Amino acid sequence: MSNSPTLKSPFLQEAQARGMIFQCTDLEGLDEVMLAGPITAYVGFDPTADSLHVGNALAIMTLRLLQKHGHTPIALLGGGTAKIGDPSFRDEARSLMSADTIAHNLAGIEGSLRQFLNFDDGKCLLANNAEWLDRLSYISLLQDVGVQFSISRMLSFESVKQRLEREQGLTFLEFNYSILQSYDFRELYRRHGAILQLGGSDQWGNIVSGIDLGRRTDSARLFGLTTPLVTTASGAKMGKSAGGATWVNAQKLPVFDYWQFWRNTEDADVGRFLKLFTDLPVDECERLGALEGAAINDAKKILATEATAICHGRAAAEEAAEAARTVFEQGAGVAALPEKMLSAELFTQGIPAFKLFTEAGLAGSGGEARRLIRGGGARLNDTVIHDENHLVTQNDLHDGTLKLSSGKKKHILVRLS
RNA sequence: GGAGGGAUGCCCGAGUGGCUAAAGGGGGCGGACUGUAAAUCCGCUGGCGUACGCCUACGUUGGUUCGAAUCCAACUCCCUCCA
Repeated sequence: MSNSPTLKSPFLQEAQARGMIFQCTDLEGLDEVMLAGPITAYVGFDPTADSLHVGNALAIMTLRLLQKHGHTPIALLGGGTAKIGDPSFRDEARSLMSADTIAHNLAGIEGSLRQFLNFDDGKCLLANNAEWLDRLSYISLLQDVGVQFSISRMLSFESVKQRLEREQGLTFLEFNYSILQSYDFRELYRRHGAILQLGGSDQWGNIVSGIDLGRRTDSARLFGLTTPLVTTASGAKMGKSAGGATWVNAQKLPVFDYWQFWRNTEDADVGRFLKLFTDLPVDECERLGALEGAAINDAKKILATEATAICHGRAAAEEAAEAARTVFEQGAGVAALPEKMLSAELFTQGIPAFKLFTEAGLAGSGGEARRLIRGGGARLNDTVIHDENHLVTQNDLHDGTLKLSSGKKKHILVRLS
């Protein structure tokens, strides 16, 4: 990253103060344009799953920040590009998704976006590139866009170079992804006057290609801004929560677990994450992040509640915070833990403990549940279970519920139906 | 189209006839220590079963053999070089 110039536009000032800016094609130029008036900017989301996850959170936060400063963000769904698959920095081609899967994922991701962004009154636009990409005809695309791309240039991009160097092969299909993303940028420029594309640092090559295309065919002055790849202080890619990806969809990951994900942030990341993933003022984030020792736990709770509120709403976030407080700070609390309904019939004869853990979703298989119990990590109503075949009956219910724990952090309340 | 190389468990990667559910590492999960952190240390890590056990697994399908991830054949896919 170049030495940061003094920025004047409020959006860029804040984005920079929050550590959201990794690279920009022309930071001073963009600053001038954004100072002159509201602009339209976009970020693309490929429907590779039916929900967004924390890995996408930073992109969403940039859209929110745009909205906050009066600019118009566009969330672009990659319904068309999903049929190709972005090869950037990937080792292998993704297997192609069926039309049904794509449609399903698009709906899920749209839902995810609505959790974070206000789409009322055109404050944020939603587009789907299938709308224009599906209609393209090959010859005219080649004539229109193909002539503007240089193969040697495309090959020189780090994102594809790596793939080729690893001798993984790159099909012509995937190779075209970049061209279609470029086409998107120009299309959004034409339709909505979008002049800025934001994205993760892995998108740099694709973004720059789009800017070139717009300049060559439309004499457009377009900009690109990338966000840093967020890793934890100990170097791991951020995003894993108990048992998998940290989904934004409450059906896929309970709010309690989403809150826990943030609560378990490493000390060294607290300040940085507060700035990136909450709306708290920058100096407040820095103050909280500077706390040391056990005191920083308070900052982590604030981070968790604030970040969760942005995703799931303030009330749900407070509820998760309260549930965590009773569970972790008062010991046995049976507060608003994630619940699981199980048939009462399972308990009439008594159900072996390992089976119950599997049914409740705390273990992926019987064997896994057995191992959990053998390892001493399984608890029933806060009592460690040692016998994997221990029969659990209705007598183990308290107030109609039964608390199961896997390790110290994963808890589930079982209710009978 | 031709020549050569490759395909092993979630991932990487050993293994070239029995001792292989398959070394080692990563990741994941549990435990200890802590502050619901990091680092470190320990254990576990195909499925099903109360269990002696059964089933599935080394690209696919056949074959050789008492016995194959390991040998043979065909096929599929990938990579490299040539056309």
